[in-house]
Amino acid sequence: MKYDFAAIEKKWQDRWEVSKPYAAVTGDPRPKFYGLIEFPYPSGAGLHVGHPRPFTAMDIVTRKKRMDGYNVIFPIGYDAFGLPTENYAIKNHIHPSIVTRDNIANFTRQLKMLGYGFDWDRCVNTSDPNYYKWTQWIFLQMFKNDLAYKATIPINWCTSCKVGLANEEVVDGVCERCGGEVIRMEKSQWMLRITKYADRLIDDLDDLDYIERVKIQQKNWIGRSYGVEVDFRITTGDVVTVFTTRADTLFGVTYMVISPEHPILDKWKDSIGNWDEVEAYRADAAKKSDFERGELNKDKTGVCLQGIRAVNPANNASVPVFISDYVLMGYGTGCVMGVPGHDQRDWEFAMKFGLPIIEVVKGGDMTKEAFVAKEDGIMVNSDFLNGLTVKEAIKAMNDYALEHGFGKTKVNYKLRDWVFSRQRYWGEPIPLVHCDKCGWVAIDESELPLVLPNVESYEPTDDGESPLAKMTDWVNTTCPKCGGPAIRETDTMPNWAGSCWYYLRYMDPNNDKAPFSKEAEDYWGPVDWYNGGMEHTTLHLLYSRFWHKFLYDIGVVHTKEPYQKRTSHGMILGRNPHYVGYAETEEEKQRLIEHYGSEALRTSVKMSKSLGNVVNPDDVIKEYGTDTMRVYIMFIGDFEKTATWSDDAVKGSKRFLDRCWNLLDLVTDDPNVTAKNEAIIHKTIKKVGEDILQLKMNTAIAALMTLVNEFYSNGLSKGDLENFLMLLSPFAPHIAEEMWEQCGFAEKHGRMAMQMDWPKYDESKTVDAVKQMAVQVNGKLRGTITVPADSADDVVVTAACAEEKVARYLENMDIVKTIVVKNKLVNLIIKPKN
RNA sequence: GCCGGUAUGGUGGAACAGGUAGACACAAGGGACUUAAAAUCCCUCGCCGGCGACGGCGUACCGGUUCGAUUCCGGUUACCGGCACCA
Repeated sequence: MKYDFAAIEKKWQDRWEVSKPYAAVTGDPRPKFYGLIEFPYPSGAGLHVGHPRPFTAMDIVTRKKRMDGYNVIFPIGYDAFGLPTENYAIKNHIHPSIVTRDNIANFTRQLKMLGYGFDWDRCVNTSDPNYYKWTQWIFLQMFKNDLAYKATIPINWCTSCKVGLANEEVVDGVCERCGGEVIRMEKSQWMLRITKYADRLIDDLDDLDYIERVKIQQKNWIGRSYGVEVDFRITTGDVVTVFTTRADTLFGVTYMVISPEHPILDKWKDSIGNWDEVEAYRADAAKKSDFERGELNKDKTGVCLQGIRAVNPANNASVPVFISDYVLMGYGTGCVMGVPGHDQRDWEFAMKFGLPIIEVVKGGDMTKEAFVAKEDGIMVNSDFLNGLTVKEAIKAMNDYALEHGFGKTKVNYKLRDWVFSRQRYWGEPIPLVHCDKCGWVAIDESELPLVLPNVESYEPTDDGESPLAKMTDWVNTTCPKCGGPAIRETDTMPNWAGSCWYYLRYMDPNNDKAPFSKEAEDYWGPVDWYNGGMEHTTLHLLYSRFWHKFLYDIGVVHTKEPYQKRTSHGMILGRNPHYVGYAETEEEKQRLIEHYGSEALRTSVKMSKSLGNVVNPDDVIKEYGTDTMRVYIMFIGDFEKTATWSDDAVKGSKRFLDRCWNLLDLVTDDPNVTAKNEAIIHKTIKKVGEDILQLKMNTAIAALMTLVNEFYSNGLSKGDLENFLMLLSPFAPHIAEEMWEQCGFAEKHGRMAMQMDWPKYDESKTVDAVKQMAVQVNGKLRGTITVPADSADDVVVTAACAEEKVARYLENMDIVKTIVVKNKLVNLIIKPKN
């Protein structure tokens, strides 16, 4: 009988739909395991082949965990608020909620077709009022705990989406979503004080099992640095504070620079001799975006403030004061001390403006570049610091500054507070009202959810107001505090809001009294293993850790961290149609290189509609079946690395499943494991089990292929096949259950293969009785010998010397040394006889 | 520039507490079965030399440690990812 994957897959999916073998039971006495994958954004394009990679991997892990006796929760949901849906809705004049509903239906169909062991009864949708009621509730708790505040700040404004963006959403100076131009714009925005958690977000990483690059990237993004704030007296009588991590270089200060945005400049207007020049520079700087400033960093610009001097508190030297846009208002104090001898930026600035350069750490050539000294550099020209190492000098100067009252230690972060408002329609309404008398007031919790009203038009407005602002009867309300007239906040939350806590909602998804019950959270929390994309490291992953920590602080969750373990998958790329290697002629090659540049040199690129290299999982499943899709996407390569989709290679996975299926014609009725296959079966049980938990699915599948190949050469019994099917089941559950049933194992055990205990292996049976050992002579392989396992060294050496191919090299030679590596190799070191 | 990562056959990739490099696949070639094709099954498949048994060379490049290095150490190059005037 032929392997009819379409019929088999439909049959089992229909059964599972009814019998729900993946239902997670809160409170079950078995140990729990919470496996999580990042829930998808239900785009109109449907599932992409990129999705099944992490989904299948975690599906396999959770299936293995079930077979290991765990009570598993493996949930799924939809992160359904967001701009693409809104843009699509605007273009096609369909309400975003309808678009979302349809897209979710399509995603659900596709995900079910892939046979994942999701507990569908726990499915969540962030745009459902029953869900975002609690997103709003958490926001209100933050507001009440002073973690949400409104501030007028220059924000990143995407001119195309007409929406403000968080720093994390601006990539290379353009909008992460649409690639549109991002400009700076002053706007009043809701902000969340993530910076208050900066230290904990770094320090608590130590106890987590995250892959190292995720930890490093988060630490770098938060960017903690320890330093000192040093007060400089100004001739105007003011004191200006600078931040430095290198207090040791204070004697090398030859000037000071203030950011052009610094408000103190206005105060000095009358004292500055060249105000016109200063004003012009400031106006110029204001026009540039942060990105443009960064791009132009080659050439330092600035203006010296005439009539103003600063006094270095370490040595009372008077130094000039400049403004320059290389100093950012958003970091530190907005002022820096210039130490051109030991900071490259300062050096370039000093060269440009002819400022003196003082060497305070020995060893560099200040005429060529700044000498950025290491911790063990030796101080010179620095009074009481002379002779100390940089490390010692930093400490000494810190103490000195503290003692003399001109400095105090300070920790700074690159992390900024999170811009939390969006001027768009399709997001959670912010549940606050503004009253002229009472200011910003939270709406009563009994009013939640504050439902997104229907509007005539959800088009973004050019003036930067949310479409909700036009809904006057919704906007105008009464103040919950004083009962007077008030207006609602019309900005909505960013699309990241709903995903900050969705893993908690899965624990108790239908609760209408609370975001989730205490019992459910106590039982299921924290997530044991969370897999997701690297691109979310400084976005979703950081944001949700922040929210979780807040929920911990207010006693809503019992763990400090949401996710115990974090892994990350590589992207699936497509064939690059413009690769030069595909060109037939020289001219064609030239054309490709001219046209596409370095892109033409890559064999694979991100899949995109315009390149026509997008692979739709639907098509693959239709042609080869779900199990083949699952096996291939796991076999494609190292899980953490990018991989290129290959239509040819898919066939190999299909061929493997065909070979599995055809074992049915080969299998004998013997219910026992055969002697011939015993060792390889035990080895494979061990290998596959270990590989799954390390996400080495490619080698696990290779081991299964090897086992099947062995079955073909050795023959196999029902006992052999029974073991094999349990191992195959996490990878290809449909074919495994069908074969399981056809062989009568379902009847025999009264259970499906996926419900069996993971087979046990006997370590003693995974080792072979005889070993093939390599024989080297002077480190070169000369032959192999077969000896009983664990043979004594002298036995091995005797056998090695007797081996014909080896013996040839030993004539007229003395063996001066032998090295034996048990069961692996023997190396004979020889030299000519005297 | 800074911080991570990667480099192995025609291709995807295995192996590394240092111990027979190329598992498992894909592609290619040859054969069997077939009227034929598909499917299936069997064989070959790193490079160079040799009819051959064999020999030499091979894990980006240069060097080191070692009986032995794809694996460890130092240096170089290329590519990928992140950050980037963060004081």
